[in-house]
Amino acid sequence: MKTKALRITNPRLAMLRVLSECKNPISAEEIHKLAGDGTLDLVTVYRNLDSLEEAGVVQRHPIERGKNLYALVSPDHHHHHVICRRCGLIEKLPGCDTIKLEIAAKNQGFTDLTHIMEIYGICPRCSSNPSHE
Amino acid sequence: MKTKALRITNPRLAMLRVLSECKNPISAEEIHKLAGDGTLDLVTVYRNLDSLEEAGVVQRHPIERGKNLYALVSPDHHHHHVICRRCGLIEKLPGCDTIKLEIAAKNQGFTDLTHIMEIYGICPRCSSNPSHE
DNA sequence: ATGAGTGCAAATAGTTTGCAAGCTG
DNA sequence: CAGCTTGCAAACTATTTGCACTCAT
Repeated sequence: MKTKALRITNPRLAMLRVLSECKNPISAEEIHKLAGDGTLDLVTVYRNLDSLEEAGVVQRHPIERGKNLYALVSPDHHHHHVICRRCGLIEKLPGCDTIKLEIAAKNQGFTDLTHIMEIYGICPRCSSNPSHE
Repeated sequence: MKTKALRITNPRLAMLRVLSECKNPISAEEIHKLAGDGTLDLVTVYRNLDSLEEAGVVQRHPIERGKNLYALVSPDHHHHHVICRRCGLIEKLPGCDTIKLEIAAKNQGFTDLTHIMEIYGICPRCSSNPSHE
């Protein structure tokens, strides 16, 4: 799992444990809270999220302005999510369609392609419940 | 252009002018700088980006951690971009493939769908130039 | 032993909120 | 005139940086 010259350390193991236990993307803050045996620093979480993202182990999901969630890259199949604009509910979507666009990007000479993508909407519960929080 | 009960004010006109002159997405800060005849406040830019995004006039493009760029929604065709991870170069990509995913989301009961998506890579110039800044 | 990784403290960057005053419809 | 908008000041949140120390290799 750590094939990219990344050292195996307690903070990293803790983070990966937390990430592997969450089926939905979570924030750095949450990782810190959950993995935190008290000694793990939030700064370390951020730094490791960087390295792990670069190593292709985690995937970043930008949500609302200035926030990001992280999740392990699904070993089997890459996917994305729908996020409810009102209540924040996150659901998985099957597969990913971006191949065409990546090919277009490759044709423009870009290499080493990755992408981020999120779909937003109003979830069933929220749309049936007119309370506009 | 402002069909959604949004008032026509100088700040908004200035912002729309700037946005319409930029073919690539730009940041709130840049809009502020460019539209700023000195009186326009950055806060107003943010507030109007919110209203305009909600009104469907502008589109938000989340890039690196915690940053967002904005662009007018192309009246003709919706599209996305490739962004060079190294130098930040942004290029347009033709069209958008997300329909399948949006259908999947709709099937899960979500309504009012929108999405964000960006592709990252290394641009031709950067990959031929090994200086790893 | 040596440098990647960590914790702590402090700094940034981007964005949001409260409130009184201004301007649009 | 009423209420959407704005400016200003200040608060926040998420993230980054510097530095000395530690631990994996």
